[in-house]
Amino acid sequence: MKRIVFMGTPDFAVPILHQLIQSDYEVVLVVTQPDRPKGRKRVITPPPVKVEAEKHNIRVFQPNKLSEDFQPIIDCKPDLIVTAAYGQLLPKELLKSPVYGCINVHASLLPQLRGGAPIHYAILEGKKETGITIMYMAEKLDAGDILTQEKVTIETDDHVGSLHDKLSEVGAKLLMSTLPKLFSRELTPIQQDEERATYAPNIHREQEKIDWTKSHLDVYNHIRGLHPWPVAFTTYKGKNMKIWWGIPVDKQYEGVPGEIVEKIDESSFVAVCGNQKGINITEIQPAGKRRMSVKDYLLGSSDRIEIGAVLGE
RNA sequence: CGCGGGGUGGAGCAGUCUGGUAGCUCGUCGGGCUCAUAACCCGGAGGUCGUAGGUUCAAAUCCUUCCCCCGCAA
Repeated sequence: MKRIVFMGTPDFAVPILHQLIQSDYEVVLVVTQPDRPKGRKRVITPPPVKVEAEKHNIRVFQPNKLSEDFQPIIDCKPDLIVTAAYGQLLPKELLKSPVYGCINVHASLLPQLRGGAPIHYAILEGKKETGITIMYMAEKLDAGDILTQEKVTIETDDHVGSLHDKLSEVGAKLLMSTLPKLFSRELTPIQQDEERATYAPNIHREQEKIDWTKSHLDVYNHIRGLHPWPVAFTTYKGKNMKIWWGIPVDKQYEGVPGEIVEKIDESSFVAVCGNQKGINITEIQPAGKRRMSVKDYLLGSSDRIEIGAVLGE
């Protein structure tokens, strides 16, 4: 039975680990990021992968700095290391230690969207499809030779949450079909075309703010590309307002970017984008309040949303 | 002790500064109107006003304790 060390951290990696555990391979060790303070209260929380591993009584290893603390992994004498959104680069000594090498399950069609937020960027950039790539790991981030890929269509109403779930599932399945071929040496690794490489670095706060001068489709991609985490935001009357959901409206409007031009059935409102078309906003979260539908928001008092006010100012 | 907003019938809010036993919009239940309706009309149910204590003749409202939710920061 092949001995596998699995390295991963967030929810994305959980179904992948789960499949491995159910398979005929032996998961001898799970490596994940250390428990970290989470949320406002800074409660120390174990990463999802750790929770899953402990459920199956698999040994967990959580080095602070993998680059200095990886001997326990080598001591496991793994035949293969599988990573999925682990969060740290693997040092060279580790990369070359398993007989069958180290492979990674990455949520994009490499060489496109290398980096930590490939799912977000696939939607932010308005792509029609993305996918899963399983590849050997190289010292450089997400740059190793490709073993297998599977495409996933991005529907027009997909958001990061829905796409994340699809990709996670596809990743788990693709890994299962890839492993036998890998171990039997049937696969021919294909080098990545560096010329075509694009990047998907982690999202920063300032990127989350909506730029109303962009087209309505870009703004829509922005909203769904950050939904349900970390969520797009703008400002309304000087206060932050998260925009949880909205859909593009293919109509011409008069107004400056961000201007609120109409309410629809007291349950949503339309803001103008840079191309004079609109976004119909249906779900928001005012600063200090919970997430709520615009319909509920307006029940408080119908002039809470004022026609002519401008978002983002 | 990081900064700030907030906890009022099922939902979203007003009322708090200037104490005097609770209001609005929606939902819900029943009835009416209608060919019909998510529309309209009439009526009803539903709240120890987050918790504990204090001041007062009287507290949602003033003072203090604690709990919880959220925005920012980290």
